[in-house]
Amino acid sequence: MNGTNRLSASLEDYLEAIYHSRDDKKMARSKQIQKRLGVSGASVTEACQQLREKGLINYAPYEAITLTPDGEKHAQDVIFRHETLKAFFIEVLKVDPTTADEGACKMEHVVSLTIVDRMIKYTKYLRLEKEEALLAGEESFSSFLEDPKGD
Amino acid sequence: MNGTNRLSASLEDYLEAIYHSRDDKKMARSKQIQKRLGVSGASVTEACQQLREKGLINYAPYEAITLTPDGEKHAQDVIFRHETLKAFFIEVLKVDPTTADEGACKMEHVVSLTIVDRMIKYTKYLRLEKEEALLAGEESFSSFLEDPKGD
DNA sequence: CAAGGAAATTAGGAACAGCTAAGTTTTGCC
DNA sequence: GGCAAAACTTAGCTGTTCCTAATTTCCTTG
Repeated sequence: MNGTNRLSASLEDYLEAIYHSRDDKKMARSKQIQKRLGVSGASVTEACQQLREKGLINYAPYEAITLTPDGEKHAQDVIFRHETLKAFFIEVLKVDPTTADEGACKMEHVVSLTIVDRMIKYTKYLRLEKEEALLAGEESFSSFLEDPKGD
Repeated sequence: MNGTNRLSASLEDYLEAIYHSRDDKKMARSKQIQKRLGVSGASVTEACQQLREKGLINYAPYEAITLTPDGEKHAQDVIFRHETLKAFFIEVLKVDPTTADEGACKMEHVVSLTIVDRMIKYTKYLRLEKEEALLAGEESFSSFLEDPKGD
């Protein structure tokens, strides 16, 4: 029945939080999600009910939460977008890790596949160039921040 | 009273639509905004009431809509973010204009100042490098899409 | 094993953002 | 000038996402 539905930004955040809050038995507790997202317990309950309805988590009142195979897949997808954005911001745009992570958190919900794909390719490309530059003994590679025009 | 409030993504979209829908007398009509955003007339009315309360537009029932100085400033700010993102996606990531514009539409509401700033600097830097490469008669500059590693 | 506290849920409410349907105002044309 | 169509607003509803307060369940520990 489910699977055709696109998740809201909010539900993606919950799914991501569940993924990261799991213990060694792959189980997550409401309290952890609550703390991680900075929301009330009532909000966590509500979100879990929705995620369960969509078949993404196993959830029963007062019990631990686990991801279904579908849920795991979706969570990894969101996290992949997050990591791609973050790496791009840090490695290409030279943004500090905290700002990069905050930016990735917001953009991961709206960025398109095409753009994610290009960011991956670009990041890879830059890593390669950097490596080559190092081997060639070059200095101050990719110094776009210094802005030679002064503008 | 107002001015401290941050606008929602939705209200930013309306403000942007108003800006772009204005005629030669700097006036916009509800119908135009409705068409541009693909929403109902009722939604436009509601959004306009909110924007008026925030002091961003001049609005009275059945009359044309104009931007206040504050509204104009905010609209230009959103549009600036949009244009920066779009140019970056096209010029740096080599995304096609349509996808770039769609991506910018969504991200403009969540992108941080720092990231916008770095994108501007990076785009400028690339333009400069490209120019230099042209003068030097180089070919296939910035060919990251070809993926020499084949992945 | 019972009590107390922690964890979680339910109930009820607010803000936001959209819709349809019905009513009002404006306009444009005969 | 008047009337119909278009533009616009109002009223009322839906769905999301969050909250606080009150209650229920679970678990720990004496």
